[in-house]
Amino acid sequence: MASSVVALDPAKQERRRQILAAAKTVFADSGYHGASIGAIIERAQIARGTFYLYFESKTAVFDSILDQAMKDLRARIRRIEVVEQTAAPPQVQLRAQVVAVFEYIVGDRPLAMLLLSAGHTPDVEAAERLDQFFGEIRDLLRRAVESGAEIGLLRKCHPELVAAAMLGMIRGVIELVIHDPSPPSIEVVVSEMLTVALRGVLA
Amino acid sequence: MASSVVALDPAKQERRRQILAAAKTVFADSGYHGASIGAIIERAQIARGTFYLYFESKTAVFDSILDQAMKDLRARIRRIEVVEQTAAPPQVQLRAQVVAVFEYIVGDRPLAMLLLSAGHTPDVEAAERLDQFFGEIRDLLRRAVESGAEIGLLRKCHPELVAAAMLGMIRGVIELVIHDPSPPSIEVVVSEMLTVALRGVLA
Amino acid sequence: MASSVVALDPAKQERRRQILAAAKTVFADSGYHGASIGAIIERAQIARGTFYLYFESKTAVFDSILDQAMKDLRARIRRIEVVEQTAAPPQVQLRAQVVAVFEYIVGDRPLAMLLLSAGHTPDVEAAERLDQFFGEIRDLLRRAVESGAEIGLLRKCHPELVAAAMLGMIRGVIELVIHDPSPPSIEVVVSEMLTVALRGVLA
Amino acid sequence: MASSVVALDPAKQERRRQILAAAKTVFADSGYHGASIGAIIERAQIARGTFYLYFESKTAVFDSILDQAMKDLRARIRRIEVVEQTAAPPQVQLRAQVVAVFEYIVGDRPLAMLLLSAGHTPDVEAAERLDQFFGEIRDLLRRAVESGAEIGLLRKCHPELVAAAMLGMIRGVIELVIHDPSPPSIEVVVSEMLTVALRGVLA
DNA sequence: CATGAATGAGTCTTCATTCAT
DNA sequence: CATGAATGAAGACTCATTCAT
Repeated sequence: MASSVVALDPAKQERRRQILAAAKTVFADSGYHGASIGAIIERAQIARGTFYLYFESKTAVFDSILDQAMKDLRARIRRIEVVEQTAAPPQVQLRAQVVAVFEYIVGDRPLAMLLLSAGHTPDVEAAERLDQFFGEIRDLLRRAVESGAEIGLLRKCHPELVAAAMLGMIRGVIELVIHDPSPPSIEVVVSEMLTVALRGVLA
Repeated sequence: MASSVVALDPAKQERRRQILAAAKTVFADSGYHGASIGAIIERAQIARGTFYLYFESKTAVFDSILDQAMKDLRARIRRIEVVEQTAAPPQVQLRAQVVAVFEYIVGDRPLAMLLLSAGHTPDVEAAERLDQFFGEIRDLLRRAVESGAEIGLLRKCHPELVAAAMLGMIRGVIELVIHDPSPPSIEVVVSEMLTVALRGVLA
Repeated sequence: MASSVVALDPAKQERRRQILAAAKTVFADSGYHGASIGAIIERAQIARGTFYLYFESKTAVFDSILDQAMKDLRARIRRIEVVEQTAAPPQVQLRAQVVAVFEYIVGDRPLAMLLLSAGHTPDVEAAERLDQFFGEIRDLLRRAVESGAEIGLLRKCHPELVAAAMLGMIRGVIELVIHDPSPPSIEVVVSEMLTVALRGVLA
Repeated sequence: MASSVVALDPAKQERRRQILAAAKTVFADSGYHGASIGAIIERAQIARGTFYLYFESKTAVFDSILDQAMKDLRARIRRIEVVEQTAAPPQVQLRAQVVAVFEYIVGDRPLAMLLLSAGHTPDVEAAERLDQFFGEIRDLLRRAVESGAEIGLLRKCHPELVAAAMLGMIRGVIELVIHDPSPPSIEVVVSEMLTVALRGVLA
């Protein structure tokens, strides 16, 4: 077989990535509205028209960034195995995942700022996309709480509410790490957060 | 009681409140950037120039709204008395305060939406103002955690981090209440949240 | 009774007229697309924003101009009275009308150029408006030819076709008058045109 | 037959024709300004750069189309022979020519639409080019009217004006034929038009 | 010759703010 | 004090044209 049919011109792919990176930074610095195409192309070192060669609109780049981030995050979140004997203990699995997610987000500062900015994106579609994304995570957490309660691992509680609280905690902690000039290490952050969260819900 | 030193013409004060209320709704509906002076003056039923008679700029109204909210919140938060014999038990005091705060925020839907929209407003000034607002609240929480730890009520922890987690939890839960079509009662919300939070940090 | 309720601020009306006049000239000089808002406001001696205070968009001014022109032209075209004894002879009525219409159009050079530019206006709506306008005139002509034939004044012919030819003649002649550096007088123009047209269709 | 002096590479010539055809359709559909190079090369199935290998600019293609049309029209118009005994009667010659011209134009719908769209193209150059095109035709007609008058065939008149009227008539009638969903046959059209025109100017 | 990625000047439109009445 | 007309800086997007491969 010859090389894949969908293999796009690598140079174009590279250009695209370059623009995406510039846009991500600018969006993170200035928010969606504050980010001007001018700022993006300046950072990307390209001409105005070139931008529109790779993205239909300002909204389109923004969406692209969100899509990629959501894909990456999803790839780092897996259902925790509690029954399989061969699997690591649940708390170990959990900790590993949380660390992975945190490292990904905190390692990509622009992305983190973008995600934290959630709430009010100007573009209705993008806002809905973000809402949906966080909704998914909240659902994931809620189901985890529910099954934890079923098997007696976790105390009886209002799963919806607890899930919302957990998600909020995560966001709050990330925000701290992002903004704090000398933030605690990821390890410390995750430990503290898990301690609070687990003590809050364990049976 | 003596009248305030800054007591302005009551008619002016009323006008000001009217504009503030209109602006709060518009900001809540459309975010900082999406809110136009046009929308605000239309809602406030005043002329364009009048707006600038009461506020220096768009940013100024926004700041005013946050200031008022912060003042209102502070008024609902008092140092919890742990030594005084006459005082109610700390947990009761705490619960009463949290309920008061929640009722204030959730009762003012526009304010709640405005605050939730936090993160990144495009306007640098506005974003900083919001950051500062939440920073103040986080400080409040951090000091509470610190003194709780000092008197041995709370476990040893990273106060900054725990405060951030708490603030995040609060935001997450408020978001749920605001957006959920049939949200749990404030009582339930506060109970659950306090349970999680306290178990997470009690010694 | 007080002054009319719909009497708009005369100053605003004047401003509007001023912009309209500037726009008409610019459109005539450069066509719809070639006309830039920049050119219009420069000619009207107003700021960019002011333009949008009086007109929603570039299209809106254009439409306004067309509307006015069509109204003015319609006011100059009346059904010719052939049965009434008191009326002037048909040919005299006809001549008077044609002269009036020509004087109006030729006297407003920008308008003439605009109308001649018909055909391809960029904006679909505007194009349809123009088509409709000329369609009305063609219908008027067709009905005139039809009734002329009925009463035996005009020869038997294909009314649709003849009407189209007449309308074309009018446009062609106007174009000449507009572009010719030293055009014949309106009197001559109308005489010659009516001669050709009448000889072409009289019984 | 000897080969033309300018005989270019036939392949290139073909390419050129292909682009010309595509451009003609696009211009007809969208007007000069509305036609984008993008649309033309898409229709012509060529790359962007290739277009500029065959034409200097957008204006150049437009000019080329008009030039070709003018050449084709001229090829269908010959001086009418009135003295030669062997020639067909003048009216027969005229009718044949007019039919030929009409068939050419109406048979090439894109060209017809392009020409009808005349008047004002936003681009000054293009507008001038169209004006020139019709100016040439008007001259042709004017000279015909002048010589007709000289030999006493036509009545004394203002040749310039009559030529303009004739040209307008032609345009008007073509417009009808092009836009009418069930237009009269070319034969009918030409007959009616010639009747009107000739009665209008014969001595 | 052909290609198509890159360019950047030029458009329309919005909106916070000012100021004469 | 109140008004609202006027302002103009700023931003997103288009498209004819060029040029390295």
